[in-house]
Amino acid sequence: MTTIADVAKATGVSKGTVSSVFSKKRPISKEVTERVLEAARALNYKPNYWARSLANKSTRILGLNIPGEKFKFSQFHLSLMNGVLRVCYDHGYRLLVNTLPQTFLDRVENISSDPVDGEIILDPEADDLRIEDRLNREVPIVLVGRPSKAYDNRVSYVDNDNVGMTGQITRYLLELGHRNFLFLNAPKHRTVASDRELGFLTACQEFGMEQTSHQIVHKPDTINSSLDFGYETTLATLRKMPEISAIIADSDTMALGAYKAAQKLGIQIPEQLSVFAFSDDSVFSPEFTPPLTGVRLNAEQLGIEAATILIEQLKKEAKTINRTIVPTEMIIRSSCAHRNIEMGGNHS
Amino acid sequence: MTTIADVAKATGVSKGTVSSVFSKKRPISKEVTERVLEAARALNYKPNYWARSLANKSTRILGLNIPGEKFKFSQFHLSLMNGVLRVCYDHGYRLLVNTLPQTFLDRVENISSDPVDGEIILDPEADDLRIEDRLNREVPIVLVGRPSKAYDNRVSYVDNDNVGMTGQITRYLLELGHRNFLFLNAPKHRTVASDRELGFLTACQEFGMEQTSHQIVHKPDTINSSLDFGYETTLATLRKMPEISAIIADSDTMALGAYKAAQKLGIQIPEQLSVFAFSDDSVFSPEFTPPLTGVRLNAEQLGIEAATILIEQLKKEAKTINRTIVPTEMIIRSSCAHRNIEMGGNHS
DNA sequence: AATTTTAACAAAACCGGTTTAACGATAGAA
DNA sequence: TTCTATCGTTAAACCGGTTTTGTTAAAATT
Repeated sequence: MTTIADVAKATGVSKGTVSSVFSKKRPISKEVTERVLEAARALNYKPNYWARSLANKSTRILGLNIPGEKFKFSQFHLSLMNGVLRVCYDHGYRLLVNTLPQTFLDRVENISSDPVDGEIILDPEADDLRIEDRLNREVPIVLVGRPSKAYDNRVSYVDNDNVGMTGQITRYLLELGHRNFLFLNAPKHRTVASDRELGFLTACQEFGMEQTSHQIVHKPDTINSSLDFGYETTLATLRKMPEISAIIADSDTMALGAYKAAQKLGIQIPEQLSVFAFSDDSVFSPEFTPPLTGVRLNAEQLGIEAATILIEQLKKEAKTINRTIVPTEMIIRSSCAHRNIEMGGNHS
Repeated sequence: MTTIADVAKATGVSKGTVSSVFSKKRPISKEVTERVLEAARALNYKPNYWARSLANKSTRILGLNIPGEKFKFSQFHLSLMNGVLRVCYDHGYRLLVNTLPQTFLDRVENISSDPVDGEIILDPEADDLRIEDRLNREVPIVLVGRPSKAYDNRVSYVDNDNVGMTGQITRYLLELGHRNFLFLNAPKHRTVASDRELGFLTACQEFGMEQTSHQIVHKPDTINSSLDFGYETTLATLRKMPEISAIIADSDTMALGAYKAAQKLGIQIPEQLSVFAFSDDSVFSPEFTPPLTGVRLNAEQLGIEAATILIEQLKKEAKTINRTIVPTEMIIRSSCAHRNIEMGGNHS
């Protein structure tokens, strides 16, 4: 491998001079610059990224940190990443995707600082160890999603208005006449789960005119497949509580599970059962009959905002705390309908 | 920031000893190991990734290289990346996504080696500069897609059988009675474009029984949006050649453009126009009425194979050339139908 | 003309790790 | 008892860049 020393020797100048030619941080005469670049080209020399990072204490790499075992990117994550990548592209940053399991990272021989200038942290949890760790090591971070109250004023984050949005869709379902809900929620420790739960419960309470009843089930960490979770839970719950006439699902994958369960039970959507999902456009759409009603989370915008804030934070020394809310829109297709009084809920 | 020297001083041992404790590359007594780890914990020390990479000449990072300006990941890329990430996860590699524009990379102050141990190169072109560059610098690479003949025996790659697959779907359409095609193909310089074109033409020729006619249009580099390209091209072509009864689209996005054009022209799919797409499950599915017939490329499997081959290549010194073909499956939904002899093609 | 400033570069120290060579202590072999 | 291995450790060299400091010649100032 060609090093800076080789180029220096070939050109008859010092290492420092070659360095300056490439980094452009110090003026070098036109004549020498030419000769150095010439020699570099001839030797096929390119500065070593890591040596440079070590000396510069900067990598110009952003990290995208996603927790969870055997993780798979969803459509939501894809859009989000597209947003992040666009900002990276504009600002000359590379993106490092880190999905390594904690069991791996905790082994002594793998312990190390992260090779990034800052990190975007996805799906924060109530007691998220990642946050404390980055705060300790003074690694700039931006969360996508709300942190726990303890960190509310210590880290920047980008989020949807989960409480308000869930309230809105709950009212929509209430106005359609639904009173008995199954809420397929995100894993319990995720902050998004409690926000949505809060929005849901508040709307139910405020609506007040009649008693509503509901079953909120959190996806357990032990289950990897949202589809299976949606299917199993819907199946079991509808059998136990046939009065349920509407399902709110955390993701389109879960909703798909609910669809399959309904089919298995011989229940018609939306005539007998309304299904709603927190989701961007679905990957599974060919499988959805009827088309799924849901809410657009604008994942790409979340990614754009997060990356922009992070890069902004890297530029200036002063660490300001930034909170950005990205708006959402309800997308009404045809999986939700008025509760059918006749047969309403009495599937069996 | 705490360095190895701080820990060494605190523990009263040498830097080398601390290094050995963390790298586990040399035996250190249990007693000293304990003391070092204790001090490291107290000082919140973690080995510096860059320094380590520099000394080790290895980063344990794989690169994912995607060309194109203002690039956006498609569903295909998402699935592929999920495959790659799974292998990374299993082998302790991080993934660096590089979509930086060449104009940025070419500026003197940004020239540098890539911070990866090896790279997965997407969407290779006939005369792909990336390949020569990596070969020169001896960076291990695996392509997803076929390289040009010149590199056929010099680089490993993973690909679908584009020629055979396109032949198959062309025969499918021919047997449905279609004779006049519009082929919305990938950009001309991409090798995948010529493979699919070859498969298409060969099938047409072999079928032989009647004359077929077709219009093959390559997506120009100047257009970013596949949707716009599909729309505009379909619109213009169908107006010019109303005898066309089937469209083969390079991606679901292009197919969506074709759908919109058909709608605009008042042409029914599939009664008057069949549409076929090289595509995984679509993101746009809610927009597809009727559901799109296409071919599953198994992008995730492509990713898994590519990453596996690359990591295998990193392990051993001997550089064997590996070629892997990932099978495809036709997914018949309802956007293709028998050519309607009555009105066949005569839209106007 | 003498002095200060500036430009352009060289030499050496440095970034934070790893690795090699050398060494003392202990253990086993001759 | 002496010789040789082995183990655990240290000191110094090294990875490939950047940066600080120092030097010299030319330009600018007084």
